[in-house]
Amino acid sequence: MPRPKVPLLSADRIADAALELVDSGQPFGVNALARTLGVTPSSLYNHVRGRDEIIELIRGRIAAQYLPELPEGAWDEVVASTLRAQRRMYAEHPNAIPLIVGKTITDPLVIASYDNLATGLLDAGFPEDEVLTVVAILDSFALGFGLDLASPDDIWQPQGPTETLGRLLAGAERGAARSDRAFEEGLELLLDSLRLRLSRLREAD
Amino acid sequence: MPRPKVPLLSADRIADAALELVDSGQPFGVNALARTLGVTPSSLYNHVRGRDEIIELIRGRIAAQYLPELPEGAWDEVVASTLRAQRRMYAEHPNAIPLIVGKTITDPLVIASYDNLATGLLDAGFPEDEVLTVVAILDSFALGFGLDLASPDDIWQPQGPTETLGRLLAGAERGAARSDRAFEEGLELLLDSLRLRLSRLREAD
DNA sequence: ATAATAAACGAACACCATTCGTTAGAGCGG
DNA sequence: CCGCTCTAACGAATGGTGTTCGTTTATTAT
Repeated sequence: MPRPKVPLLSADRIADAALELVDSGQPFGVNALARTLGVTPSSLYNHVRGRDEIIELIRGRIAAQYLPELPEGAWDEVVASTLRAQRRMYAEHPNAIPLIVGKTITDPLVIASYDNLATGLLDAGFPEDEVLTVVAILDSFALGFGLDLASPDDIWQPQGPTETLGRLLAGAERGAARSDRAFEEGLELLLDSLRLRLSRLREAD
Repeated sequence: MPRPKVPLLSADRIADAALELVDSGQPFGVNALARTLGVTPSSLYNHVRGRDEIIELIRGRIAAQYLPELPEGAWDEVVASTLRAQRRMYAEHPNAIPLIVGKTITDPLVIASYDNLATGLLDAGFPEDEVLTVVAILDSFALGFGLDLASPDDIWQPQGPTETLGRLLAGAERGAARSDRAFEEGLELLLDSLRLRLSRLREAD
């Protein structure tokens, strides 16, 4: 088929189909993507530089869905809702995580989200030279839980006898439920500590 | 070449070469691994089930290096040294992280490490139905920072102007130094919170 | 001595992402 | 309206991946 009257493809359509493919659980790949679009793999290269660019499109698509407006209010609420938004994002697109993780973030929406977080912490009274550290901590935290979510149901699979772990695993929640609980409790732990630190900083003044 | 007098391969030799290949920075692959061993890819399958098993061997090799003996003592010291060991492990084998992350853990040494952590928390007084959650939190924390370490130097790369982030990034430490600092401070935050929670639990008795 | 096992090889398979040359419709300038 | 260029598809080919299979032969066990 030569050039059709109405273009079959566009960056937008590719992005949509890519996210759909990823969310469907099937392994992501350029060929598979082309198949779902009813098109030859090579046709995609007329609209997109390659695999990596498609992945970056996926990140943008997801970000636009979950970070459309920036949270405001008390600093700890900004932290909580930013992290929860990220969490929801990861939770509802777990298969995208291994694809987008570990790549430099340039997407303006995502950057704005971190910027908002940093501003909130700074305004709350965290010292200038610590804010970025805290942001990094929160980011790693969210990232770790994102991956936790993308991991198989059984992260630990003891082959032999254990002292404690095996017994606890037997009676524990699993999958998303367990991950959700851990996330919420972890978030609480971090916020508690940050509040404590902030109040100490204020005393020192 | 038919069966040689002295076997060229063994699971051990494969594991060594695999870790070496990964640490060298070259992309890991079965074929590349066979090449460095001076052997045909298919030969590996006499000793190893496949790619995934090789990766699991890598995890074991690293673990054996960093978790040879289990930390004992006060629960918070167990937590700290377990996480620091994991941290060192990730830090010195950053290229292994994307490979081993998100795969079910079966390696006995790694399992034992988590088991030891769980036992320590349980003995300290954390309730039975919370220990696993705490372990998961600590694990996600370590994981997140591991990935942080494996990520490119500039995680955030604002393209436009920002309110706070750009300015902070300009004056901040970068790379491993920044990641190390964030890890230590994050660990402290978590431990502070956990200590607080524990003391509250003890009051309730 | 004979049989079974072990450990290598090479060939083949089914993918994968990507590149290149080809084709034909679309839109424009003359 | 002819002809040129651009566009967007295709098909074929490339060099990679992980894996399977059959073959060969040395070692080990019976």
